[in-house]
Amino acid sequence: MKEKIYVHVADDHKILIEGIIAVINTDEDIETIGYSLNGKEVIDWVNNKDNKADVLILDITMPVLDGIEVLTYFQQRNIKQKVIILSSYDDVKIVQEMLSLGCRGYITKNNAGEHIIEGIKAVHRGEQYFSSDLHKDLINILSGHKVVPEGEMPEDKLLEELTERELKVLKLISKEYNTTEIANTLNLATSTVKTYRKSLLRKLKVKNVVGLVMYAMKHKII
Amino acid sequence: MKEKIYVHVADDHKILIEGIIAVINTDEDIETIGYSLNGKEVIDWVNNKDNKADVLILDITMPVLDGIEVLTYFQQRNIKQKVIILSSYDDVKIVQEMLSLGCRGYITKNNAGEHIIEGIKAVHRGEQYFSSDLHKDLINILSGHKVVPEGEMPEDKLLEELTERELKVLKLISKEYNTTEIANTLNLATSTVKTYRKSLLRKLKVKNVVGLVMYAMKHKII
DNA sequence: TGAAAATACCCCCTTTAGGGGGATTGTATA
DNA sequence: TATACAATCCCCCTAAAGGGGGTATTTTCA
Repeated sequence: MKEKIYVHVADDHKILIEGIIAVINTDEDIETIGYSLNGKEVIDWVNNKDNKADVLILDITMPVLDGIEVLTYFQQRNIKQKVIILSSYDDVKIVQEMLSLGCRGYITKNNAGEHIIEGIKAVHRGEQYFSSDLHKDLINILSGHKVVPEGEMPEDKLLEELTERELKVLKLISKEYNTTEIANTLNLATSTVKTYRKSLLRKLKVKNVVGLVMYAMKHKII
Repeated sequence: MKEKIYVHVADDHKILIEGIIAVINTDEDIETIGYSLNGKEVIDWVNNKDNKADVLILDITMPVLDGIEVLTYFQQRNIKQKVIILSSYDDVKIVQEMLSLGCRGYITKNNAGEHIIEGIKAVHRGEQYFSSDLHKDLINILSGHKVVPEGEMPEDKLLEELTERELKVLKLISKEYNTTEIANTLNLATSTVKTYRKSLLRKLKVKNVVGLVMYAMKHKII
């Protein structure tokens, strides 16, 4: 018995979600598992311990938090779920931006009906998937561009999520601040900053500050 | 009286160099200043103190050291001269690679006659310049991609060149090696490695190892 | 041939980073 | 209500980084 692919859908138009779910459920390998009406809900969803979605279908334009902000959050926190952007725009600039933010697929709403199932299966296999009316060469070059850090390593080591404070400290470390300077900037005791440094090293599984900076750059935290 | 633009040409076919020089010299704002027949000569040329070239016309396929290796060398050493690639290939993958290696222009040999003067002036002004028969959108996206680190900051601070040893140490630092590990790897005394670390900090004008790693990543040394 | 630069090593010293604990709040949430 | 976890702080200690000098040899190149 084959493992099902669990999919979560996020769009601010409920009718579109219903349509997507209807299409997805025609395939026996895929099962929808909840939906979100804005970016905030998506983030709450991924932070939910019982969340077992493999793939997220994400609209770009959503209230509260939009798709871009959600992708940024995912990237900074090293969220494992694969994201397919479902967009009304068929514009290279946008595809490019989404890719640089780490999405695995991009499907225009025009093409969603025919291609969404194919897309879900592809990204779940670890591939990238694109469906748009854009020039084929363009898509090839964009998708081959590997701006996505995970794209290079098939099995990225699973890292613990960073807290807000840890992220702030990491950002300041990347600005060549030392512990004392970080403490002054954040109005904390140096001992506190040292604690965060230690938990960063532990969570990101790196040896020293060099590994921290490389993580920060790869994940575009800086 | 306007400052002339000094141009150095590198190609393994002398006849092509002569052709280029003939074309360039028809323009009174541009003056050719020497030529090279392979990549090694180009590197010797840029390391020459009397070298006052502003722009380098560089062929991709050359003996001894090819254009890719020259660009890599330039990038690692933070060489200030702007490079225009003169290529027989009209292939997106190649344009892409050259761009990521920091070239400012790409002109195919087919188009050289009509566009080389325009191209030289453009890159000298700090712009990017492309002339190829490739799809226009493709070129736009590639040129707008800003893989070139210098592209972002108009006036990149001039840094001293790194020596071979310093580069090796920097690469190992970026692999999270500490001084002792680097010393063992390179069969050096730890005191020697410490000396290189200090000169790296001084030459790259950074505060600590974080700045070193960021430099290394931006310049694709790692 | 002679100066400059690269390579390799040394000293002393202070600051910073990191390893390994522990403790206290407050706030979710199961 | 008990548990978990984020956020804040503390201790002790060692290892590593960095700042400031210095010297000797070799290589490069004008």
